[in-house]
Amino acid sequence: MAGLKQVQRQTGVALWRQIADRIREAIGTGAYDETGMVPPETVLALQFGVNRHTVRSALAALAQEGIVRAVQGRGTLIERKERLNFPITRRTRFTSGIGDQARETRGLLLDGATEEASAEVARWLGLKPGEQVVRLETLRHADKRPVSKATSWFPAVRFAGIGEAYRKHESITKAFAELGLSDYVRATTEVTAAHASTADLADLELTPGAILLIAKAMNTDLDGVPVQYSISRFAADRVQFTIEN
Amino acid sequence: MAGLKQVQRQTGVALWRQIADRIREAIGTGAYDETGMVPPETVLALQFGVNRHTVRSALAALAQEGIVRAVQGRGTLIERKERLNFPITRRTRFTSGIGDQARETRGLLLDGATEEASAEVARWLGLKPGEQVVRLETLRHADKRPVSKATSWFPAVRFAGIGEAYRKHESITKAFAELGLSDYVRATTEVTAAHASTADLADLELTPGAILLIAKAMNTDLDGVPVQYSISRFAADRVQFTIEN
DNA sequence: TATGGTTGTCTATATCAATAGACATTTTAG
DNA sequence: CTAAAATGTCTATTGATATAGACAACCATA
Repeated sequence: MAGLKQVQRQTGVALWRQIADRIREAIGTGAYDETGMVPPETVLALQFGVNRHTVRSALAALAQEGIVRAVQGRGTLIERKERLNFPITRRTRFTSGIGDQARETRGLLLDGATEEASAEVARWLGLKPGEQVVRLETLRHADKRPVSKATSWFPAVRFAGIGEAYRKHESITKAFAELGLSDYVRATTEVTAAHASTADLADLELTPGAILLIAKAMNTDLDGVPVQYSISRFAADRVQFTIEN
Repeated sequence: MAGLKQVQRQTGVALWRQIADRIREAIGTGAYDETGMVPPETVLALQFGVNRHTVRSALAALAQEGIVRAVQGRGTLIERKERLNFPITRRTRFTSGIGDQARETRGLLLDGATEEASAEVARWLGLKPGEQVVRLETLRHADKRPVSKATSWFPAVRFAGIGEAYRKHESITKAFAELGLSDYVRATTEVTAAHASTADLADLELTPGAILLIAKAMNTDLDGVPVQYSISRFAADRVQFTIEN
């Protein structure tokens, strides 16, 4: 067991953070479900081959995140354990995709503006660079926990009022409907992973070193005309994608 | 500019590593393509709000990875810049997916064994827990650079000799063909992201703190019978997934 | 060839990360 | 009540991380 979950030294990532990441992941995969507790500090120290104080630093970080709670004399209890599944299909929608796994979902509009399309955005939306697009920054919650942060672009000519509509309905699907688009489909999704930027860390309530799953997606209407290009960032320890073919 | 790429202190992730990660990503997205060089150390230090020596530590790490090369008096040149695209479709195959983006692809068999199916493996392959499965550990290269490491399970009754066949052909598709399975399709793919384990770091030639894109995939034959369950780990800074719907 | 811009090297100092050991405090089980 | 097991707290020491400043070495170019 000692060699299984080893950590590396002198790599710029503190041991306590590597250990915290591994324990968080183990909790997420249900490794400690039998007891509902993390193994004792001395056992973890032995497993990871580090000093008990180093393990304590890791557990303190997890306690700060609200994932575990230490009780003197008893042990360290697991408080929260969640990994949502986000299906990616031709009919991908955030609310219905996550909705059946959470009691409450919310969509917050952080920022909205009309601006000129960058080369990348123009290419995805089939516009000329410089044409007007509406950009929305949105933050989506499931059961009061932030799940993803997204930047979306829409052709301004067709969807001028989408910012206000999103603020009202807290849903892209409903905002589209209000603007006369009753249905749309997911055309392409590109998935990458990266470290979170400072702004995303704060909004998603993550700690530095945390990982994001990034989905660049393009939706079209039923005629195949692009209606939305978006870059969504998901907290990787709270979400997984499922692609059904 | 100073605020855009900020880094965070006292988080268990050394500043030099955060900066190295950001520069590596910026190189990958083509931010410095105009000059083919990274900005001067003093400029980077100003942008990130750190001392020049800290930037030097970051650049030294990237030089170690072979991504940049510093030339005294001139600047720091970008040596290598790659991000492969891996399409996920009903007909997903590694070699043909990556093949058109690399001159040479290779598949190395690291380990192979026949063993009893765990609960997870049995569930995916439609077997009873404890039934025999063949497990293969494979490492896949594109142009001499390791791209992904995969653990695959196959029903042992049907694919007893697949280890030897893979070693010969360096391709799952060809190994299947030799064992009488001429075609197969991708049924389900689950995508997550996580920090790499020590063993994966070494095999994929990554530095700790590096991120993996993880695809759990299940392939079936044309009758819908599961033939393969695999967990593939990709170096996130070298690969992106594309899902076409 | 002189100058400005760039990377390379050195010294010094303060803080964070990790180890080590000892002992206190609390809970659970016997 | 007692003992074992677990977390909490304290002191001390070492090495890694980060800052600061000064100057050397090298390159391109005017």
